[in-house]
Amino acid sequence: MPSLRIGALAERAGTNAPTIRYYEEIGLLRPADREVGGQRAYGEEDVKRLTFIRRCRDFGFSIEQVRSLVALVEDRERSCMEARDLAQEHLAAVRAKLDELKGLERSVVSFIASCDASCAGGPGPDCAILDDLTKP
Amino acid sequence: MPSLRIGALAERAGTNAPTIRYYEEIGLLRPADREVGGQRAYGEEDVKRLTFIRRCRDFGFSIEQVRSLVALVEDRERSCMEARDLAQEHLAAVRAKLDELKGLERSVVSFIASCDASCAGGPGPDCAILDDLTKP
DNA sequence: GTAGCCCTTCAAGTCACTTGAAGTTCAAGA
DNA sequence: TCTTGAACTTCAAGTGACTTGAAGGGCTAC
Repeated sequence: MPSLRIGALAERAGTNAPTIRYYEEIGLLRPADREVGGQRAYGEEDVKRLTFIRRCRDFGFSIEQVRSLVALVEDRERSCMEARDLAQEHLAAVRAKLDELKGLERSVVSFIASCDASCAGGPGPDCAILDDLTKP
Repeated sequence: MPSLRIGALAERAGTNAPTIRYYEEIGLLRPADREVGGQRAYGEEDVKRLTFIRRCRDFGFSIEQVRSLVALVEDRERSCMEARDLAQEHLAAVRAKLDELKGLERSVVSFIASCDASCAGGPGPDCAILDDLTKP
């Protein structure tokens, strides 16, 4: 059975070597087997698990949430619905962030519009917008 | 002239004391004058400046961007359009983040939908979704 | 043998603060 | 005047999720 070194695993799972060592350090990945020279050796199981972790991270799950999800995968006695619930909670957080960011977008757009309207074109010392921002 | 202490300044500007000390430490605020007992003393100028900084931060500008904006405010010889340009760049970043987050929202929604469809209701050991996430 | 890459560990840096510990100063009430 | 308690002081370390750097060891190919 061909064993992978850290760089190969990283490529297969779409991440990088330091991140893998970091995941091992924080206990998200089990400590890797070692080859004679002390280098980490991985197999297909590790590719699966790391791919899972990376996708969860891509989904925006926090490390702690990923830890829960990994536990759910490991322990199949527990309900898949637990994963769903976690995802549901996460969705609420994503949507909150989304709303916040939309508000921010509107603000910045109107900042730019005001700039265009009041300072249009010239390098003048009287910027109404910057003044506004300092008002109480 | 009544001078403010750090807590009062914090309240006036909508932030808090440790943050003000932090801003001073990183050079975003000038070192404060001190009263006899060594406590920081602030005036109206400081309220304006900190308010400006806080609003920029609320707008999602990074500390380094705020540093540039502060410099623009201090040096009125330079164009207000520079501030506009900075804001424009920032808007692009906000929109990129927004798109990313929208994609994420869609993914999580469909994750949940699949969960509902394939594992509906039961605490079973066969979760198609979790399986999917581990595929290469 | 030697070049060049990949690997190892450990430590520190990133961002924008927040939290905690231990001590000092100030304003107000008894 | 004394005391209480809030607000202040400094310095250090913690947060999240890595990234970057230093200093060295191992593997493969020529």
